[in-house]
Amino acid sequence: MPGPVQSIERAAAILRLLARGSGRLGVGEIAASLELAKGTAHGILRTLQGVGFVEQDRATGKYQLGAALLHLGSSYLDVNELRSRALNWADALAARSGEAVRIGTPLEGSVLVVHHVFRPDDTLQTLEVGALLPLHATALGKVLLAYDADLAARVQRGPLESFTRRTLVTAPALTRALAAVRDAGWAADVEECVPGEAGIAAPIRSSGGLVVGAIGISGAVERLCGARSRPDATLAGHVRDAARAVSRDLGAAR
Amino acid sequence: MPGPVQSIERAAAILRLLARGSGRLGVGEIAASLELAKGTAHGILRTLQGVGFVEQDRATGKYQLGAALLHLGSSYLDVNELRSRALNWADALAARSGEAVRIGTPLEGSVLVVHHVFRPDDTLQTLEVGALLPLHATALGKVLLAYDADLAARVQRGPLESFTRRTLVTAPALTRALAAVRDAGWAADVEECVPGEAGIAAPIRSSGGLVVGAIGISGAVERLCGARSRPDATLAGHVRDAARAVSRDLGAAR
DNA sequence: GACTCCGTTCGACAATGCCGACCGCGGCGC
DNA sequence: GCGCCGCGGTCGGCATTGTCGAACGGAGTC
Repeated sequence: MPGPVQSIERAAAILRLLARGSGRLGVGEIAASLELAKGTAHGILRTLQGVGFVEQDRATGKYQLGAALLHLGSSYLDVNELRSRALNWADALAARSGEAVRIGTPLEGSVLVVHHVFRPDDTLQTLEVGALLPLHATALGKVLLAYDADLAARVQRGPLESFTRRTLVTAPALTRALAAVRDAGWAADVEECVPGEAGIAAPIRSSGGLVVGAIGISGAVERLCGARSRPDATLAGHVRDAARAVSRDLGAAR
Repeated sequence: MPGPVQSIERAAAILRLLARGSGRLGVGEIAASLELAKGTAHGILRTLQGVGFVEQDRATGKYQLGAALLHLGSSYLDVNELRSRALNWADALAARSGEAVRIGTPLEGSVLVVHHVFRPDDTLQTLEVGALLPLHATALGKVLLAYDADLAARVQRGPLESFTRRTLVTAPALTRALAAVRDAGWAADVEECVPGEAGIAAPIRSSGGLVVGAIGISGAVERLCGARSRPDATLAGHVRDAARAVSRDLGAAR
């Protein structure tokens, strides 16, 4: 692997830092976080500012992410094959299930939401496209983990963050859950990420059979689950059908 | 201005190239477009791939934008003050006018859509957040041009692309239109960008009085315009009210 | 089967970006 | 009001770093 360009890696690190750290950061803070000389960080920031990837608050001198990134992000959506193939099926699934639909793909130890259909006939909901969800505490994430041993191993090495009292926080519990997912062909989470919310998801496979994403529904526990908090089998069937349809589309394209 | 880091500028150029050129590009094409050595382009691409900003199609070897950009883009939305202040007012405007609402800010000779509220109670619409619109052919863009002489001069130097037969394509026509916008305090476009579609927009000002964005509605000509294709005055009033409310919010925050 | 095209590798050169110390300024506290 | 401190920004020297161009290998094609 010849020459990973370090200035670009550093620039990317700065962008990620700005994305994580909610809000504006100063040159000093950035330099300290990344263990760079202040001057170095400044030079990179100026360049990023020049290309529109970061903006500077004239008043405070602090930096934040720039508008050009928004356009690049949305351009990614245009190109993303998983998303474009899944668009129609996601709408259909939302209509049939009456719940919000999300499509996720793995990104750096998280689930990246690449598509989101609001729950039909309902109130204000915030768009989650571009958001990162935890792998071990969502139905989407568990699907991705179940079919990617490598990813699963990496996640289990680190600590499993707890979001509610039902989050799976031990490696053995997660391993068992993933085995169950492989067995059933779909995954569920019941209040493991957000109290009162549940999700059901199934894998999307590309032509080679490789799992490249997941599609699932999420909503209130009462609607998604029957007695004893068991996910509704009919809904799970709809999710699986949608996932199969998308997979077929993806495979057929090649 | 010391040291604009060239490798980062080149990386940004590659990303923009991938965003423009719809679809996947090969190393050779990229290197040729940017007049770089193939090896150099390859090194940068490898680095961008490492940080998740580009992805490589295993089958063809070609490159496309990566998923990490989507997350950065959505993180930008979280930070963007213009958008967060405008969220509620945009919803209110959509409800009152019954039309789709968009909020735009200037970006590199275009209008970047930073927020989009669908037309209430309606069919499938595609989210346009992150999209770039022409400055001279949309109501949003004309507002931005009217209050930014610098930007207007730059746009008028270049050729004005024609989208419909009603697009303003000559500099004098545009200049007159912008004067009218300043006079009225709001702008409109009637089938200048998309046949059958019209738009009405008004400026959003920050604390200093500087125009930092625009908010507007868009929809079918029949609904937005009255007799003789003149924009409806009541709707224009709603748009202006919303713009003033957002401006007040922005100013008050400082 | 040979040709061509394309992504990838490699090594040498020097241009490049990095570093650390130095300015100017604004805010705070003494 | 004056001095101090912390901040973002600047500058120049050094060597690390990225760049270049040519050569490799595999896939698809005629």
